[in-house]
Amino acid sequence: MKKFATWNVNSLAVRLPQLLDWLAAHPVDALVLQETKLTDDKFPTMEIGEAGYQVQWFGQKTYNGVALISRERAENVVKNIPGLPDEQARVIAGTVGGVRVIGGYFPNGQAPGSDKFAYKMNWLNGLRRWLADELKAHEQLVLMGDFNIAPDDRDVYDPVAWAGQIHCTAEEREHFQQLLNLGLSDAFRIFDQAPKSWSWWDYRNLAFRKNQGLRIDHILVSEALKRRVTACEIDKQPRRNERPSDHAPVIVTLQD
DNA sequence: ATGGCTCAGGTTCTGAGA
Repeated sequence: MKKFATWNVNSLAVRLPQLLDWLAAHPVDALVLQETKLTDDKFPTMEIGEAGYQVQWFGQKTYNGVALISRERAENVVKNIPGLPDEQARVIAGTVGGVRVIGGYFPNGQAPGSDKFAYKMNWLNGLRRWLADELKAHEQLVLMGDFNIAPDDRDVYDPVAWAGQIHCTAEEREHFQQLLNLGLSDAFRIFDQAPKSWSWWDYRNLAFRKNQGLRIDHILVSEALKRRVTACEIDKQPRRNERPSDHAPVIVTLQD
Protein backbone atom coordinates (compact mmCIF):
# COMPACT_ATOMS: atom_id res chain seq x y z
CA MET A 1 0.00 0.00 0.00
CA LYS A 2 1.16 3.51 -0.83
CA LYS A 3 -0.14 6.91 0.26
CA PHE A 4 0.41 10.31 -1.33
CA ALA A 5 -0.90 13.56 0.08
CA THR A 6 -1.05 17.31 -0.43
CA TRP A 7 -1.41 20.10 2.11
CA ASN A 8 -1.39 23.88 1.83
CA VAL A 9 0.10 24.72 5.24
CA ASN A 10 -0.14 28.54 4.93
CA SER A 11 3.29 29.21 6.48
CA LEU A 12 5.51 26.28 7.40
CA ALA A 13 7.16 28.41 10.10
CA VAL A 14 3.82 28.50 11.94
CA ARG A 15 2.63 25.02 10.99
CA LEU A 16 5.82 22.93 11.44
CA PRO A 17 4.69 21.36 14.75
CA GLN A 18 1.36 20.45 13.16
CA LEU A 19 3.13 19.02 10.13
CA LEU A 20 5.36 16.81 12.30
CA ASP A 21 2.34 15.63 14.32
CA TRP A 22 0.45 14.89 11.12
CA LEU A 23 3.32 12.94 9.57
CA ALA A 24 3.64 10.84 12.74
CA ALA A 25 -0.06 9.97 12.55
CA HIS A 26 -0.13 9.59 8.73
CA PRO A 27 3.09 7.95 7.50
CA VAL A 28 2.72 8.79 3.81
CA ASP A 29 5.15 7.87 1.04
CA ALA A 30 5.08 11.41 -0.35
CA LEU A 31 3.55 14.71 0.75
CA VAL A 32 3.62 17.96 -1.18
CA LEU A 33 3.31 21.26 0.68
CA GLN A 34 2.18 24.65 -0.58
CA GLU A 35 2.58 28.16 0.81
CA THR A 36 5.64 27.38 2.90
CA LYS A 37 6.36 31.14 2.78
CA LEU A 38 10.03 30.54 3.58
CA THR A 39 13.24 31.42 1.81
CA ASP A 40 15.33 28.30 1.16
CA ASP A 41 17.85 29.13 3.90
CA LYS A 42 15.07 29.02 6.51
CA PHE A 43 13.62 25.65 5.45
CA PRO A 44 13.39 23.22 8.43
CA THR A 45 15.30 20.35 6.78
CA MET A 46 16.68 19.03 10.08
CA GLU A 47 13.30 18.68 11.81
CA ILE A 48 11.78 16.89 8.82
CA GLY A 49 14.86 14.68 8.49
CA GLU A 50 14.67 13.73 12.14
CA ALA A 51 11.07 12.66 11.53
CA GLY A 52 12.41 10.12 9.06
CA TYR A 53 11.71 11.88 5.78
CA GLN A 54 13.66 13.15 2.82
CA VAL A 55 12.73 16.59 1.55
CA GLN A 56 13.17 18.78 -1.51
CA TRP A 57 12.18 22.42 -1.23
CA PHE A 58 11.74 25.51 -3.36
CA GLY A 59 10.85 28.73 -1.62
CA GLN A 60 10.86 32.50 -1.83
CA LYS A 61 10.33 35.42 0.50
CA THR A 62 6.88 36.03 2.02
CA TYR A 63 4.70 34.27 -0.55
CA ASN A 64 4.26 30.89 -2.24
CA GLY A 65 6.92 28.21 -1.69
CA VAL A 66 6.52 24.46 -2.18
CA ALA A 67 8.15 21.26 -0.89
CA LEU A 68 8.21 17.53 -1.59
CA ILE A 69 8.54 15.32 1.47
CA SER A 70 9.10 11.60 0.88
CA ARG A 71 10.25 8.40 2.53
CA GLU A 72 12.43 7.48 -0.42
CA ARG A 73 14.66 10.14 -1.88
CA ALA A 74 13.04 11.98 -4.76
CA GLU A 75 14.94 11.72 -8.05
CA ASN A 76 15.02 13.96 -11.13
CA VAL A 77 13.72 16.93 -9.16
CA VAL A 78 12.27 19.82 -11.16
CA LYS A 79 11.40 23.25 -9.75
CA ASN A 80 8.71 25.30 -11.50
CA ILE A 81 7.47 24.61 -15.01
CA PRO A 82 10.16 24.11 -17.67
CA GLY A 83 9.56 26.55 -20.51
CA LEU A 84 7.49 28.93 -18.40
CA PRO A 85 9.53 31.78 -16.92
CA ASP A 86 8.13 32.47 -13.44
CA GLU A 87 9.32 34.63 -10.55
CA GLN A 88 7.09 32.72 -8.13
CA ALA A 89 7.97 29.38 -6.48
CA ARG A 90 4.92 27.22 -7.27
CA VAL A 91 5.94 23.77 -8.49
CA ILE A 92 8.17 20.96 -7.29
CA ALA A 93 8.33 17.56 -8.94
CA GLY A 94 10.30 14.39 -8.32
CA THR A 95 10.19 10.66 -8.93
CA VAL A 96 9.48 8.67 -5.76
CA GLY A 97 9.45 4.88 -5.87
CA GLY A 98 8.78 4.84 -9.60
CA VAL A 99 5.94 7.36 -9.43
CA ARG A 100 6.29 10.86 -10.85
CA VAL A 101 5.02 13.18 -8.10
CA ILE A 102 4.18 16.76 -9.08
CA GLY A 103 3.19 19.28 -6.42
CA GLY A 104 1.70 22.62 -7.40
CA TYR A 105 0.52 25.81 -5.78
CA PHE A 106 -1.68 27.11 -8.57
CA PRO A 107 -2.09 30.90 -8.75
CA ASN A 108 -5.07 32.34 -6.91
CA GLY A 109 -6.09 34.66 -9.73
CA GLN A 110 -7.73 37.23 -7.42
CA ALA A 111 -10.57 38.25 -9.78
CA PRO A 112 -11.59 37.56 -13.38
CA GLY A 113 -10.15 40.25 -15.65
CA SER A 114 -7.29 41.15 -13.29
CA ASP A 115 -3.59 40.90 -14.10
CA LYS A 116 -3.39 38.04 -11.61
CA PHE A 117 -6.15 36.20 -13.47
CA ALA A 118 -4.20 36.58 -16.74
CA TYR A 119 -1.11 35.23 -14.95
CA LYS A 120 -3.17 32.27 -13.73
CA MET A 121 -4.38 31.48 -17.26
CA ASN A 122 -0.85 31.71 -18.68
CA TRP A 123 0.46 29.52 -15.86
CA LEU A 124 -2.24 26.91 -16.49
CA ASN A 125 -1.38 26.86 -20.20
CA GLY A 126 2.28 26.29 -19.36
CA LEU A 127 1.41 23.58 -16.86
CA ARG A 128 -0.75 21.70 -19.36
CA ARG A 129 1.95 21.79 -22.06
CA TRP A 130 4.57 20.50 -19.64
CA LEU A 131 2.29 17.82 -18.22
CA ALA A 132 1.63 16.42 -21.67
CA ASP A 133 5.39 15.75 -21.89
CA GLU A 134 5.63 14.45 -18.34
CA LEU A 135 2.81 11.96 -19.00
CA LYS A 136 4.65 10.65 -22.05
CA ALA A 137 7.75 10.11 -19.94
CA HIS A 138 6.04 8.76 -16.81
CA GLU A 139 3.20 6.27 -17.03
CA GLN A 140 2.63 6.48 -13.29
CA LEU A 141 2.10 10.13 -12.40
CA VAL A 142 0.26 12.07 -9.72
CA LEU A 143 -0.41 15.82 -9.89
CA MET A 144 -1.54 17.23 -6.59
CA GLY A 145 -1.72 20.50 -4.75
CA ASP A 146 -3.76 23.63 -4.17
CA PHE A 147 -5.34 24.11 -7.58
CA ASN A 148 -7.35 27.18 -6.56
CA ILE A 149 -10.11 25.81 -8.81
CA ALA A 150 -13.45 24.39 -7.66
CA PRO A 151 -14.10 22.04 -10.59
CA ASP A 152 -17.86 21.70 -10.17
CA ASP A 153 -20.78 23.27 -8.31
CA ARG A 154 -20.65 20.22 -6.01
CA ASP A 155 -17.33 21.64 -4.83
CA VAL A 156 -18.80 24.96 -3.65
CA TYR A 157 -20.88 25.55 -0.51
CA ASP A 158 -22.93 28.29 -2.18
CA PRO A 159 -22.71 27.85 -5.97
CA VAL A 160 -25.13 30.70 -6.62
CA ALA A 161 -23.13 33.24 -4.65
CA TRP A 162 -19.86 31.96 -6.17
CA ALA A 163 -21.08 31.73 -9.77
CA GLY A 164 -18.47 33.36 -12.01
CA GLN A 165 -16.31 34.30 -9.03
CA ILE A 166 -12.65 33.40 -8.70
CA HIS A 167 -12.10 29.59 -8.43
CA CYS A 168 -15.47 29.04 -10.12
CA THR A 169 -15.17 30.75 -13.51
CA ALA A 170 -15.82 28.88 -16.74
CA GLU A 171 -12.23 29.58 -17.82
CA GLU A 172 -10.73 28.00 -14.71
CA ARG A 173 -13.06 24.99 -14.92
CA GLU A 174 -12.16 24.56 -18.59
CA HIS A 175 -8.48 24.44 -17.63
CA PHE A 176 -9.24 21.79 -15.02
CA GLN A 177 -11.12 19.78 -17.67
CA GLN A 178 -8.18 20.08 -20.05
CA LEU A 179 -5.93 18.55 -17.40
CA LEU A 180 -8.37 15.64 -17.15
CA ASN A 181 -8.35 15.40 -20.96
CA LEU A 182 -4.62 14.68 -20.84
CA GLY A 183 -5.56 11.36 -19.24
CA LEU A 184 -5.76 12.35 -15.59
CA SER A 185 -8.56 11.50 -13.14
CA ASP A 186 -9.75 13.39 -10.07
CA ALA A 187 -8.99 10.73 -7.44
CA PHE A 188 -11.58 12.13 -5.02
CA ARG A 189 -14.39 11.63 -7.54
CA ILE A 190 -13.45 8.02 -8.31
CA PHE A 191 -15.41 7.20 -5.16
CA ASP A 192 -18.77 8.12 -3.69
CA GLN A 193 -18.16 11.00 -1.30
CA ALA A 194 -20.24 12.76 1.31
CA PRO A 195 -21.96 15.89 -0.04
CA LYS A 196 -20.44 19.18 1.15
CA SER A 197 -16.88 17.83 1.18
CA TRP A 198 -14.46 20.74 1.19
CA SER A 199 -10.68 21.14 1.44
CA TRP A 200 -10.64 24.85 2.34
CA TRP A 201 -12.67 27.01 4.70
CA ASP A 202 -12.26 30.78 5.06
CA TYR A 203 -10.76 31.89 8.35
CA ARG A 204 -13.54 34.46 8.57
CA ASN A 205 -17.23 34.15 9.39
CA LEU A 206 -16.93 30.90 11.36
CA ALA A 207 -16.78 29.18 7.99
CA PHE A 208 -15.34 25.91 9.30
CA ARG A 209 -17.90 25.60 12.08
CA LYS A 210 -20.67 26.24 9.55
CA ASN A 211 -18.96 23.97 6.99
CA GLN A 212 -18.90 26.70 4.37
CA GLY A 213 -15.99 25.84 2.12
CA LEU A 214 -14.65 24.93 -1.28
CA ARG A 215 -12.92 21.84 -2.66
CA ILE A 216 -9.90 23.39 -4.35
CA ASP A 217 -7.11 21.00 -3.29
CA HIS A 218 -6.92 18.03 -5.61
CA ILE A 219 -5.10 14.81 -6.47
CA LEU A 220 -5.10 13.90 -10.17
CA VAL A 221 -3.80 10.46 -11.18
CA SER A 222 -2.70 9.02 -14.53
CA GLU A 223 -4.54 6.03 -16.02
CA ALA A 224 -1.91 3.56 -14.81
CA LEU A 225 -2.07 4.98 -11.30
CA LYS A 226 -5.87 5.17 -11.30
CA ARG A 227 -6.03 1.39 -11.57
CA ARG A 228 -4.21 1.18 -8.22
CA VAL A 229 -6.26 3.77 -6.30
CA THR A 230 -8.30 2.31 -3.42
CA ALA A 231 -9.31 5.46 -1.52
CA CYS A 232 -9.14 9.25 -1.53
CA GLU A 233 -10.10 11.38 1.43
CA ILE A 234 -9.87 14.85 2.91
CA ASP A 235 -8.52 14.88 6.46
CA LYS A 236 -10.49 17.59 8.27
CA GLN A 237 -8.81 16.92 11.60
CA PRO A 238 -5.93 19.44 11.24
CA ARG A 239 -8.51 22.17 10.51
CA ARG A 240 -9.71 21.66 14.10
CA ASN A 241 -6.26 22.46 15.53
CA GLU A 242 -5.48 25.67 17.33
CA ARG A 243 -4.02 28.06 14.74
CA PRO A 244 -4.90 25.79 11.80
CA SER A 245 -4.10 26.22 8.18
CA ASP A 246 -7.21 27.24 6.26
CA HIS A 247 -6.66 24.14 4.06
CA ALA A 248 -7.00 20.46 4.98
CA PRO A 249 -4.73 17.68 3.65
CA VAL A 250 -5.99 15.39 0.90
CA ILE A 251 -4.74 11.78 0.85
CA VAL A 252 -4.85 9.10 -1.83
CA THR A 253 -4.24 5.41 -1.10
CA LEU A 254 -2.93 2.95 -3.73
CA GLN A 255 -2.31 -0.75 -3.78
CA ASP A 256 1.20 -1.97 -4.61
C1' DA B 1 -24.60 39.13 20.09
C1' DT B 2 -26.85 38.18 13.44
C1' DG B 3 -20.63 39.86 14.39
C1' DG B 4 -16.72 37.03 14.03
C1' DC B 5 -9.43 35.90 10.03
C1' DT B 6 -4.41 34.97 9.47
C1' DC B 7 -0.11 35.40 7.50
C1' DA B 8 4.77 38.23 6.54
C1' DG B 9 7.04 42.29 6.90
C1' DG B 10 7.66 45.63 9.55
C1' DT B 11 5.82 48.90 12.96
C1' DT B 12 0.90 50.56 15.29
C1' DC B 13 -0.52 49.47 9.19
C1' DT B 14 -0.55 47.17 4.31
C1' DG B 15 -1.10 43.46 0.87
C1' DA B 16 -2.51 39.00 -0.04
C1' DG B 17 -5.00 35.01 0.48
C1' DA B 18 -9.61 32.58 -1.47
